Amino acid sequence: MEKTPLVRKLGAFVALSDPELSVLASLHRRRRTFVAGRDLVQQGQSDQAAYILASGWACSYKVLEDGQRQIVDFQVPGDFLGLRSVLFNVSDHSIEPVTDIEVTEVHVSDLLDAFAQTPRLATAVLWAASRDEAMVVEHLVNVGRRDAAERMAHFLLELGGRLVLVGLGSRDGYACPLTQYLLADALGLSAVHVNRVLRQLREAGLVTFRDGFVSFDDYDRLTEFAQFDSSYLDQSGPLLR
Amino acid sequence: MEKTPLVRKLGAFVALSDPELSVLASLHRRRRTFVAGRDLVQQGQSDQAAYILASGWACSYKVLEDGQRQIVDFQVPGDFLGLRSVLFNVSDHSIEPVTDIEVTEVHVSDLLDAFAQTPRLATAVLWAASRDEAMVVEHLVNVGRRDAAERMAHFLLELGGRLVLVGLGSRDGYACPLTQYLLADALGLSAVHVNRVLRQLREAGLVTFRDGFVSFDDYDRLTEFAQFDSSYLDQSGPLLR
DNA sequence: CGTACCGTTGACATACTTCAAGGAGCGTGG
DNA sequence: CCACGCTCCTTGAAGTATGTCAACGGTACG
Repeated sequence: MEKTPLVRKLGAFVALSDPELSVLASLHRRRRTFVAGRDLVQQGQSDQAAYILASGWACSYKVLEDGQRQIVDFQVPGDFLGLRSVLFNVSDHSIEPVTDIEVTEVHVSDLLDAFAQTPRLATAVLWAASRDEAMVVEHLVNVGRRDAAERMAHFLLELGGRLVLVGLGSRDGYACPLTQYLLADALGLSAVHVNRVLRQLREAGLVTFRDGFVSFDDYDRLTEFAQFDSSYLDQSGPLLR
Repeated sequence: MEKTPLVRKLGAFVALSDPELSVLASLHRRRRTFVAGRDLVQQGQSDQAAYILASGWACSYKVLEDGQRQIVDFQVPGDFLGLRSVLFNVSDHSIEPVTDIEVTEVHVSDLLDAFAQTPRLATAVLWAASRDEAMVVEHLVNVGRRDAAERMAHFLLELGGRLVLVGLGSRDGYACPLTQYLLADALGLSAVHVNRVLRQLREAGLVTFRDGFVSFDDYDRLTEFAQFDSSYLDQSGPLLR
């Protein structure tokens, strides 16, 4: 059986048996595609489905009344989209595809049925959700306590780490479709300042972000500079056997 | 049967049957107390137990190498302490009692056993964890996109909302044991600026924080000013029957 | 009665924002 | 094929929110 992104993700937390794998497989309903820029889920909308991202990048964000927005996280292949929305019946955030994306749909009711049949799946999903929360926490630290340059460095390193896990990046760098405006909304900076900070990091010989590609010019010094500790990303084998 | 904080919390998400209630009751091991200021869980420590806060206030935080810290969230009675630490076997943050606290201990192994026996419990805990994540997300928005005064206002309102849910606050205000230094670490500000902002809010007739008590002087104007939307806190009855 | 912690305030420094302008790439329609 | 209108990137100058440093007062507690 081919390993879907979801199987790979959950398998990292819980060793899955054959029956569990087949329940998982039955979760995948339709494959769908969405075009870049058009919201997939809107804040306040009540929806029935969550998604697993198969290809492309998306971001989840919240908007304030005055039009500013804060991007909470970016999603890369293998990540959940809108899991929390679905658990709460109503979404507390919006999700926008950054590029054209492909997803597989998962219905809430199927998910809850699967939990009832195979409790270990519920545990696995709880784990996956906890890792997502750990990432949000790290973003909070980032935005609350690091200056713009450290923040940017940390962010680029984290993204790199996540992409390595799904085979889309290395210590040299990775393809990155984000604009400086998106970076600004994620890091709580202005787009202008993002530009300046990127230049600063480039001129310091740490990292270069140009033409849709992030190149780590000096990975170790960058890690040191950003005080980056990847332990919250590591999932060293199944925790539950 | 007396309603423990945990039962009340999870009962808000999932309608619990008698067998489920008794499994829950069996989770509570010992009642313990901790004194203010001495860490209960330390970053990097691997531990075996999570806790439910029965009385007092605590905070979870991360420290950077340079000594700065970011408080991720405060916990008030009824909240989990260290749930994520326990799921990951190793804690990615520290937890410090703000006041002397009373907790009940929950062992991981018991929790996982309970999940296996009663899948709905796992779902309930997943829900509770998701609400916690929603709160962290709201903090991220707060720190990333609101100025100091709005941030403070939003924070005091959220805390008020949470305390109302557990019967410790009202629209008039609430007892609050936090120092200005703690507020600073939570909001990503300096203690000096926290002081200035509190004065500003007080002189504007919005809210007064003095002598361990938060008084809402004009709840509606404050809500408007902070763009506070409490929907992410509301848990309007069990979602799963 | 000192000492430690917390709150308060002023003067000064600075990181980041805002405003403004222009340039490069690119798709679209004349 | 060129002109145009986008979007995104880049850079300068000026403004502002917030941080840092420093000092002092109150209160609790040993």
